[in-house]
Amino acid sequence: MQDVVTFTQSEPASYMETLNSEQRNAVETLEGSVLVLAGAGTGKTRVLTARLAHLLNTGHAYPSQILSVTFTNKAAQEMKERVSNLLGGIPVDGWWLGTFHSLAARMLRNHADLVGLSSNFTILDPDDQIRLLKQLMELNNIDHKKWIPKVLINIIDRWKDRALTPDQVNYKNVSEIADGKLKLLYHQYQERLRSINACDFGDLLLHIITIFKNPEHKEILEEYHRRFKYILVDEYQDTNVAQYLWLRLLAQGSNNICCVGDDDQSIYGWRGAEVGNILKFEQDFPDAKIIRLEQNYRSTNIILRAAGAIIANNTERLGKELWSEAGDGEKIAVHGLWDGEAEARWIGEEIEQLQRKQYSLNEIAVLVRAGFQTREFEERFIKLGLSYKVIGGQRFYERKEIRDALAYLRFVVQPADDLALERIINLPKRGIGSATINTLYAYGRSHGINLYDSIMDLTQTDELRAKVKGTLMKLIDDFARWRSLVDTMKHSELAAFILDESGYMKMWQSDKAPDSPGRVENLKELISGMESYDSLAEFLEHVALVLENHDNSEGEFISLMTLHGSKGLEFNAVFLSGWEEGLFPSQRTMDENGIKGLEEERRLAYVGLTRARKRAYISYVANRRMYGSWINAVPSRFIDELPKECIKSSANTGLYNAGRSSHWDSSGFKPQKKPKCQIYERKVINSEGTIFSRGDRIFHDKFGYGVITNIDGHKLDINFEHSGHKRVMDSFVEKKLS
DNA sequence: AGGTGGTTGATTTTT
DNA sequence: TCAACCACCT
Repeated sequence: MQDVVTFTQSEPASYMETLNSEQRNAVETLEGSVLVLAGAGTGKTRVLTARLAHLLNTGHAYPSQILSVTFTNKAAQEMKERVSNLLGGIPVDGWWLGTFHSLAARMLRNHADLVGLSSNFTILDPDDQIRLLKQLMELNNIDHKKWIPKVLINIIDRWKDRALTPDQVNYKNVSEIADGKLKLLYHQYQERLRSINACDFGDLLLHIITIFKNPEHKEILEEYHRRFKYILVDEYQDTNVAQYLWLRLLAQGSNNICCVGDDDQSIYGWRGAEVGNILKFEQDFPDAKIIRLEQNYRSTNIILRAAGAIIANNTERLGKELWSEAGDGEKIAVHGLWDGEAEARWIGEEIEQLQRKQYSLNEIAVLVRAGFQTREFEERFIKLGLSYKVIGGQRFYERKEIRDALAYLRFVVQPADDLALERIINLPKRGIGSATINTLYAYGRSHGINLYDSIMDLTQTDELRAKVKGTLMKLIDDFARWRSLVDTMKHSELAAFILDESGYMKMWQSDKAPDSPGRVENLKELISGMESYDSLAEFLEHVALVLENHDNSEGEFISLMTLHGSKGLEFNAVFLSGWEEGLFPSQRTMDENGIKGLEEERRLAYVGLTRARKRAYISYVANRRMYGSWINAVPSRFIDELPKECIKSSANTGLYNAGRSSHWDSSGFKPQKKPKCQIYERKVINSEGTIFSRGDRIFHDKFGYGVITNIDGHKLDINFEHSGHKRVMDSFVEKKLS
């Protein structure tokens, strides 16, 4: 291993110079357990990279003796580059730097046999997980209508997040689910995974923890103890219990562990993250030191004070207060509007204003709570000719065509991968339907063999129709041929060859759906992306863990994304839309997780606000269209939590009581009494034989929106917003809201 | 085996 | 509202 590093220590290291005293403290406290509580914008990445550089530079450790864990591949990549730069570009090979999952996978491949796998195991994607569980549910006669596989696999995932094997699951808590068979399903699911030599994401940690904890193999953990002198963890607030256990087991060696995170930015509880990990760091790790980074280098003090005031309402937090030298800056604009369309219009106008003030679109973000909210903004921005990009959304490797192509490659590499074969056995259409597949599976089960072997057997008999038999034999032949090329042919060429010969590429090329050309492009991108890997197997490992949307971020555009997606980013101007009770904070989260859920929503508000450097805008609407019906919305409680002196609020008059005196107080945004959220009932026929009443808001194809001022049978007098007063027949208008 | 209509039910997302 | 999914039909 080429990790001998020699550095001169004559001059003060350059990476130290720009650090403030807390940051410096965080970088220099190398021994023992350290929690660096790094608030938003306090230079966390700078500290992390400086600390790594410092460890190496001062000769405390070789790169191979440091375990650095991040949450995303992007973060890992960034860290690699930045540390490398700080140290003048030394090679990063041999570093244990990566995500929890990639590092766990790396460890597990070395000891896979101890948990009944071979080292070339496949890493399953969530789609495979669901299909596998569904198969098992069918075998167990569990109604997949009543018990949705996706929901059940989610429960199993959460168990894995807590490092619970099937035997450790508390049966009492799940006895009603899936006819009381969920624990059995989990057992069978793990067995099936083993038989197809596969892991899901949770298994990567679960299995390696199982190995570490097994006293019979204690030499394995000891070996890692000897190896790792320092452990460094990023985004500690997002770790789940399994990740925490894994870290603690590894940290028992040197006791030198440094976790960096911000309890106020823990927003992934719903996928297993445990804020408790960071909250009880001091109890979990002996003699832990906590270092707070509170000087913020990003935002104005108005923004920090507002965010601080919101988050102060949480009880579950370690507590810290951010400040900056940037001055007070502008107040936060809080604006109430009639509906989502008006909201998009307002934000569009404000963005145009910013443009006039020389803001680049790249410095502007619109943040939403849920994906469906982006649509109205997209429509508006298109109309205004503002270029924008929806960040996030579907990931590259989640796309159907990519998963299909990967299934081909997976099955080439690993014939035991039933799920991969099943996925593409009839893609393109080969005339192999569910009946044939069921026959094959039934045979496989009764003989305890996998799909591939079942095909090999059954094509030797007359169990299957001659035509089907021929098709299967040809397919198996093809795969055998492709498999024989793995070692001789360049893997990207092989992939292209397979997609071509199988007819898969052609299937999309001749498909006339509007998105097909895009899919062909994606496939080509996949193939060209393969070239940066050394082998097919290595590529597949990375693909399962890494592959992301290639973002071609050329040109200027507004970033449109969810609050979750905005974490870690910053913009000069940030628009926070849809701050309404029920949407944000999300009703569902509050229903399902009570106060804990509400606090997580509040952290989300904190994350959103602290993305802004100079300007923040918050908007809410009185009427939100959701799932086809209208909701009478009420401003979010988070708006009430903003300090008055930090905001400039305004609202279009009459939001909550069209035409009449408003219930709004002098500050202009807060209704004194909050009506409960309710779904608007649409068809109530009144005594006059029309479904409309006076004061109803309606929409007319030609005249647009208006309010009914009088009714005469089926004739309506309407005051249109843009077209003035008109009399129209009720059959031509659409009721919008009460 | 493959196409079609009717029902359902719907956050947030990384690995 | 709308898309995805499944049962049913051809």
